[in-house]
Formats: sequence, structure tokens, C-alpha cells
Amino acid sequence: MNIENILQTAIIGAIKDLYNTNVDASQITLQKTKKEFKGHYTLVTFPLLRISKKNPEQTAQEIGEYLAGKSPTIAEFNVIKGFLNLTISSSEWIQTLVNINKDGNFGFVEATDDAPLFMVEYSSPNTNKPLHLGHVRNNLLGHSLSEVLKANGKRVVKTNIVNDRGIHICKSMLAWQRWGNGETPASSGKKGDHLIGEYYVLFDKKYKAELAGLQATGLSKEQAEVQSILMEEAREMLRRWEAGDEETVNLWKMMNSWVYAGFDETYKKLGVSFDKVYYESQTYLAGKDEVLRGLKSGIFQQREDGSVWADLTKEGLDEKILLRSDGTSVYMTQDIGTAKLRFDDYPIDTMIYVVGNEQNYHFQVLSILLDKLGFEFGKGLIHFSYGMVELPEGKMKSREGTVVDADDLMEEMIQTARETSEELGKLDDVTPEEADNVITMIGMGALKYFILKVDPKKNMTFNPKESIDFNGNTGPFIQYTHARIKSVLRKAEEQGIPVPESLDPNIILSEKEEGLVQVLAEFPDIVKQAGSEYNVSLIGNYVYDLVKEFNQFYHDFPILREKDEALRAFRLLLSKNIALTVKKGMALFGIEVPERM
RNA sequence: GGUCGGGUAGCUCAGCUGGAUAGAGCAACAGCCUUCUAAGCUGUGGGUCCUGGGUUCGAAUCCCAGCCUGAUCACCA
Repeated sequence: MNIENILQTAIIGAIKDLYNTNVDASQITLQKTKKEFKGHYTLVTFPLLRISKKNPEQTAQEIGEYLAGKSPTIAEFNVIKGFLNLTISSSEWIQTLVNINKDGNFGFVEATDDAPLFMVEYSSPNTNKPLHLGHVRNNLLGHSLSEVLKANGKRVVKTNIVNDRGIHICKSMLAWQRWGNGETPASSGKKGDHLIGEYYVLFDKKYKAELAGLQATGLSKEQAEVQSILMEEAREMLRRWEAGDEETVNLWKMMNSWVYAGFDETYKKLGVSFDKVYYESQTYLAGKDEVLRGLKSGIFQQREDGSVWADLTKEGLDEKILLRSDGTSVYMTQDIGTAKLRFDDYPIDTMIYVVGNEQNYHFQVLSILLDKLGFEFGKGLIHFSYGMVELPEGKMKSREGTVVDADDLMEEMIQTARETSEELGKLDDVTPEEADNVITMIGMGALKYFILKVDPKKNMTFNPKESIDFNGNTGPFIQYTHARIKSVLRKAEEQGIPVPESLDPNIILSEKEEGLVQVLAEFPDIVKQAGSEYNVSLIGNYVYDLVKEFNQFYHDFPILREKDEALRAFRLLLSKNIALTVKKGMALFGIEVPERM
């Protein structure tokens, strides 16, 4: 039972005794007191005037007097206009801190075997090019959301659907076959996904040259596209693949394995992982069966040309094609198939798709279709929709070479962290291995925090320069503060000052100290809110607040030089628990915090 | 054109289940290192919360209309 709940209950009791009326918690507006006023929590009395039948000041005064007289929790109160500001007693904050310290799982709920099962799909790469900045946001959000859900006591299966089939893959394959001279990741030293990406680009280049050549002979653009030999060869390759031609399939397998090795490296560096990976090459046929089943039961309709459609005009949407006239699958068909397989594999309660907001419509439709087909999670599926990542110069465009490659970006971040650290003479006293470790944490922390602190649904601007700024609301600042706290704790140990388990309840605390405990105590609510709203950015902004408050405190109130033993004990225990909470909060972002930096 | 987002300080972003004088960081300027880590701290300046209506004791927050902006509306994925 936290202080806010205690207050709420006390206020409900006060209203019952004073005005003989029963109210529930939702009718009580309790908020943190603004900094410029004295107090910890503020009761807004305006909504209660109907019950008290008195003016705001009188109501606030009456409730204040009642509470102060009855509850030892409340040390004092003041009334400003209709606002009742309540000051919680120091001993209550001290008890709160001791309780937090005792709770090894502070802020986290342990999952039980029958807890709701969430499946979180994220990443979803194509195998014809390396991951870029947009994927970075996707992967970080997916991973972080999974961690937040786990912290809320949910069972989570992280999944990835790899788009490993289709014409785009064939383009890379064809280009490699034609112009590759047998180049492999091993022979060239290139990362597999980058190697394949190069051949995809090469195909595009050659294709464009071919088109230009054809157009030079007087053909229109459309005519040239039809006559293109390269494109026809790519299509032919796709047909051979679908027919199971051994040579083609072997080439496909070999090149895909290079890409997967490359992706694995990137995922590892990003710190993301999956419990179950699906491949579209293995799921796209299942969707077709589902659509045919729907056709048979009259949910879908077939047109004269053989194509199958879903009529969603009743739902306010359009008609949607599910099978082409030649019987082949479209994107939606594949997603239905993948959903079915997942549903067969796991007792999913909630399915979450971490996919960019350009697919909002797609998921709206998917939800309806799955529901019509009888999948229980269909109606309740959640599209965790996030906005685009733009650069200060504008949108990323592969054609214009403004795509930021994920591997390059991470390397750049870590490199900058290294340069800055060396410049400042940090890490002079540690081994090169430790230095590398810390530098990686900082570079990756900067990147992850910068992206995750922004509300997912908003488009954001990623400024590489600013993201590597080590001041302000950044990952490194949080990591830095953590390192300082750990330093204090280390020094305390060296000096033989123990971090206590319990505290003298009669210590006189400053407002700053009480305020810090108050912020610390909010952590479980923030985790809960982030989980229920599927908005992970709340975590980052909370941790930043906590860390910032501590940093300010840290300058004004020396911990180890405090002469009063009891007060010093309090500050040590507070520091320890703030460090721990920062670590837990950052872990929800997949950000490591160093012991020293 | 239909649908769905977004619009808050010069810039990047919080705040949005309605509450007090709208907050951070960056950038600018002025201070603070014999002190538990200065990757820090303190201070100053900076606002039509897109506009106009409405609901309310009270609106950045809710409702309506409009403006700007992004996404989407394919036998692409």
C-alpha cells in the first residue's frame, strides 16, 4: 500500500464522516503538489463542492483539519484557493524507502503460469537489404515493449517474421549469379546482409541502365518495362523458386543464410532477441487455405476472373483483395496465414504487431478479417504503430543514398563515445577491455535512449549529432549519474560505512530528500502505465526526472561528509535504491548502466 | 476526395483520464572545479500551447469547424 492509496482511502473516509456521502476513488482528484507550493500531494476540492455544499476554501479547510487530526501520515496542510496541499510526515517517507529497499522486485510483477500471454511481433526484415534507422526504432520499441509487458507480469513471446520470399529476393540472387564472380561473405570480408544489399542495388542500377537503353530506341517507359530482359529473368527465377527448382532453392538458401548471419550480428549488437522466428516462405501457403475456407463459408466472395475479395464496406472500409486472379497470395493473405500458425503454436491472448504507422490501414483490415475468420485475438489485436524516423535534412530515401545503415550508425555512436571519453580523460585507469565495454554501453545507450524517449506514435527527427551530445536528457547523462551513485556507494564501503537495511524513523529530512523518495516511489505506477498504454517512452522520461532530481541533490547535499550518522544512513539507502531503480528502468529500454565511467 | 495520425519556446521533445503562474534539454548569455566523478550544477532571457467557436467554476488537455503537415486508400510488401 503506497502513500497515495493511503491518502485516497483517508480522504474517502473524511468525506463520509464530514458530509455523510460515499464516494469512490475515481471522484478524488489527487495530484503531486506543484513545486512552488508546500506539500507533497494536493487534493483538488472543486469536484467535491457538490457534496460538501460549501465553498472551495471551506471544503479544503475542513477536509484538511479532519485528515491532520486523524491520520498520522499527514504532518500538516495548507489551503490555497480550492487546493488542499498535504504534507506527508518524514517518518512515512522513511518507512516508504525502507519498504522499497526490502522489495527486491520493486516495480516488477512476477509472471505466473496462467498470466495472459502476449505475442509481440517486431523487426520483420526483408532479406534483400541490411537494417536501417527505421528498423532500429522498430527493434528497440519491440524489445522494450516486451520487457515492459514482462515487468507487468505478462507472459511474452517475442517473434520475428522474416520476409524471405518474393521478387525482391530474386533480384539480389540474379545480380549475384550474373556479376558476383562467386563472392561470399568469407571471401570478401563483408557482412552477409550488406553483401546481398549491394547486389540488390546493383540489380536496380543495371535495370535502370537497361530501361534507359530501351527508351533511347524510342520506347516509352512502360514499353521498356515490359521488354526488360532483366526483370523477366527475375520473374522467371521466382517462378522456378515457387516450383521448387533445386538449383534456385539452393542458391536462395545459401544467400539467405548469409543474410541471417548478418542480421544476427546486428540484433546482438542492438541487444534484441526473439523467442520464435517465422519465415514467410513457410507461412504464405497457410493464408491461402484460410482464405479459401472463408470463401467456402461465405465470408469472402469470388469474382469472375477468379480473384477473391473481402467486402468491408459495412465496416466503413473498402473491398480488399485476398487472392489474385492467378490464385497467388498477397501481403494480407500471408499475414492471415502467419496469424493462424501462431494461433496454433501458442495460446495467445493478445497479439501485438510492432509495425510502422504507414500500415495502420492494413492492420485495421487484418483485425476485421481475422475476427471474421473466427480467431479470438483478431478483434483485440494491437497494432503498436510508430512514426517515421526522419533526418534533419529530410526523409530517408534509398534512391538518394540518405538511408542510415543500422550497423554504420551503431559503429558511429560507439566511435563518438570513445573519442569523447578519451578527450575527457575518462577511463584512463581501467583496462582496455573495461573501457571498450563502457564505451559500447554509452554509444548504444545514447542511441537507444534518444529513440525510445520519444512517444512512439509520433514521427521523430533523428539528429545524429545531437544524439551523441552528452548533455541533457540523454542516455549517457543517466548512465553517468548511475556511475556517480555507485562511486559513492563504493567509497562508503571503503570507509567502512554500511548501507543500512532499516532507518531511524525520527530523522529530520529536507524537502529535497522527501521529494526524492516521492519520485522513487512512483516507479511501479510508471511501469504499469507504460504497460497498459503500450507507451514505453514514459519510462525514459521518468528515469530522466529521477536522475535529474538526484543530480541536483547530489551537488547540494554531500552524502559521505554528512556528520549526522542517521541522516547519512538515509542518504546512502536512498542512493542505493535510486541506482537500482535507474538500472531497472534502463533495463526496460535494453540499456546497460556502467558501474563507473 | 475518404480514413487515420501529428501541430506546445529558435531547435528536439515532455505534459493530454480537464485543475494553481504551461515544463525539460539543446542553442545564447552570466556564474561555479583545493570538495562523494564538471559527461555536472546554478542563474538570465525566450510562449497566440495552429486558428475560431463550444462545454465547464476551470481547457494545451474534451467536443465541433477550419488551416498546416504526414501516412494511407494497388491483382506491391
